[in-house]
Amino acid sequence: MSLMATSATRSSVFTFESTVHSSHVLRCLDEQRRRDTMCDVTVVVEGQSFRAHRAILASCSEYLMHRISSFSQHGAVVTLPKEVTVAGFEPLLKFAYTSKLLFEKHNVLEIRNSASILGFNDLDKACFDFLLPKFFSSSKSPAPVPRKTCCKKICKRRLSKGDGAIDSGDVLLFEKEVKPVADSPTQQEVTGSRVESQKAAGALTPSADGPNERFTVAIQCPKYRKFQLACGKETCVPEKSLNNPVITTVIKNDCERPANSPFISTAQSKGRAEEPWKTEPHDKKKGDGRGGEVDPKERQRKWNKKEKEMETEEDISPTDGVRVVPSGRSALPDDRSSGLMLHRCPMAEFGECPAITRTPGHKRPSMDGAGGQRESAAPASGRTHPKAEDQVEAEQNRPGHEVQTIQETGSNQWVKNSGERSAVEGDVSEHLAKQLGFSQHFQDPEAGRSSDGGGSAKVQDTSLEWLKYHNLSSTSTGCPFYQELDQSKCSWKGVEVSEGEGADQSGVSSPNSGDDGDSGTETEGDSESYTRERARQVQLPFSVEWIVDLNRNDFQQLLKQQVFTQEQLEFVHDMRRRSKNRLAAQRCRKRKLECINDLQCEINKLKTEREKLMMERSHLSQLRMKTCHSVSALCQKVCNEAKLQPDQLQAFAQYTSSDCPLSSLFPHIDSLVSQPDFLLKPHASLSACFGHLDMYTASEEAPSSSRTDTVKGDGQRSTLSAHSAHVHATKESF
DNA sequence: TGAAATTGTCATCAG
DNA sequence: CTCTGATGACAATTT
Repeated sequence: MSLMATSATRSSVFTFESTVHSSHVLRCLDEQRRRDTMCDVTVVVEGQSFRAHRAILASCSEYLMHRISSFSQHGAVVTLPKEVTVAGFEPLLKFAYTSKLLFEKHNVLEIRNSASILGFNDLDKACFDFLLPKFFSSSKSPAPVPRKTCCKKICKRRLSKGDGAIDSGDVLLFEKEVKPVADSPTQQEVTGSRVESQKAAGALTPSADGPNERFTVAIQCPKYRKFQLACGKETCVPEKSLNNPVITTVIKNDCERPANSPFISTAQSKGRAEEPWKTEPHDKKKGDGRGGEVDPKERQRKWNKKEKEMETEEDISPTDGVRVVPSGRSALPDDRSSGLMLHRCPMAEFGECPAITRTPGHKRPSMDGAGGQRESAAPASGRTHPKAEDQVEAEQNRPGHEVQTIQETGSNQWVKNSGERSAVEGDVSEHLAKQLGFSQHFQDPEAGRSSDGGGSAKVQDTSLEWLKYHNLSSTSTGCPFYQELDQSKCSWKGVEVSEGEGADQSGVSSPNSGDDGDSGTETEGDSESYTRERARQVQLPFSVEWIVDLNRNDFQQLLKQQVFTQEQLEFVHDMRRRSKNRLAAQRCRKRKLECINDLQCEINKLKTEREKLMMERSHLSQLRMKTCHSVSALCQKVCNEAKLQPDQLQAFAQYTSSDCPLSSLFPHIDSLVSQPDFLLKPHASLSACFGHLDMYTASEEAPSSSRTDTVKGDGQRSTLSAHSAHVHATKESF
């Protein structure tokens, strides 16, 4: 559950979102269906009746929605076409009420066919496009499934064209976006695709989705794109949400991975594939001590080769960034089922979805290899998903069936349902293992794929040990994904370097490592590099990213508890130092840019204020001049026509408003006040100016010079004096 | 092809 | 003393 402040409004409006509500409702509905309560529709398939709720069916099946919508009364009966079989429909019905699809090889085609007819789009592409080729890849597939277009080519084209807008997350999302098949994406996918498409168009518009408002960043300048995105250009966003939209999206896709999981994140690895060749290990010491001795084109060529080789594997993924789950080795040699169950995990429950969980009450694998490791990994990621437990337990708690719920990136959960590992499972396991960076540990020695035997076991043991260690000492927050968000403010290219190095050296396959064929070329090209040579000697049982993520205490404990070789120590320290420094540099640059932006905003603000004041002054000046002209004309008229006496003139001057300076009444005063000696001898100047007045006053009163400086009893200067000062001040101010 | 921008890394300092 | 973060500087790389 989460509390989200709807930032659209200034007032503190919060939204309470329960992550268990939807599953609870679904479970209750399933219970009602089982008890045939409140069911309002009967579906007839091959003469067999299934009771259900119209709303549920209509929401899951386009076909049924159209059929059912015509009924208005309870007790409606829908007879499905004969192409839909019971074997195909029943799992779909359960899926509608449980989000989980249980199928086996013998009925997967029927299910798929029924799903296709009934319009179970959630399943169609996400599940069958992935599974069917695996099921029937060895033989000629009776139902060839169109493989999705590999959009990586498109992405690569975009990359090669220098479209920097595509980076890590873009690849993933763009692949979704350009899927030729009409997928039924999850909300997450929809959001990502929309964002990416908008982003590709050059600007992101505010979405009404609230939480997605972080994507409302208008990309204005292709340069500094990352920093613009990070800083929100002119509208800086809070620190915690400074991720650029791409990264954010990737995190959303990858947020299921526990923050502290030492497994190499496929999504992240793929996400960092914008210039993967760049991540090839550098020569640490090359004269000036900087890396980059490898020809970049050569790197790119190598990477393209790797990527091409990886495409086959990646094509089978139903969702990008999918993590295929190793089924592990079963203690049941005669289990033939090799059943798989697709479990759709609500996005809202990511925070509680463990990366790998074992359903309680189920048999533990006899072998301690992969099984033990996975078991140890479970607590590292947090709590076990209650819903998955309940439902799996309720439906799959059959003797001899071992159920493992393993989280998949694409918001699905693959629940392996027991059994000896079949070829499909093997593929799935291998795929997942590669995704996780632990392929070595899941390789089936019986298949002759295990290469180093004891070395692998050692690596595995260390991984287990460290996983246990980290489970116990982890200081991570309750929701590891939030931590992931925090720590993912910056990209992990450098980590990828280390990952690639570590993975390559340790024999652990990572999606980018290209551990076959290409390694020879890499060895030849980079064998002279001290760092690379050292890295080749390092065998790390976990990703460097995970090491970097550790806090100081955890890292110290890691060093104490784990026996590292000198090379490993150097490598770990070096990578940790460089990774942290890289992040620090990124933070530093981001702060710089923020500072520059702030200063620019301040400058703009001051400029605007100055313009405003200037206009106001100009306007007031015009008003003043206009008024003064009017007053001047009026006064002159009065003076000329009334023939005032000197004392009357003085009295008149006293009533002259300060709004109308003397310059208006007596134009000559401007020339007077501009004289150099005006400040020194204002009396004389004013006397000259007011000579015609003095003519009236000289006979009866003191000279005007004395009058101008006369201070009245109350301390106020005379009006004339004030006026002259005002004029002077005005002239100076202008 | 050159300039500008970006990014990783190192050295150094301060806490 | 060690570790970590910040930051200037440099170089490689990308745009």
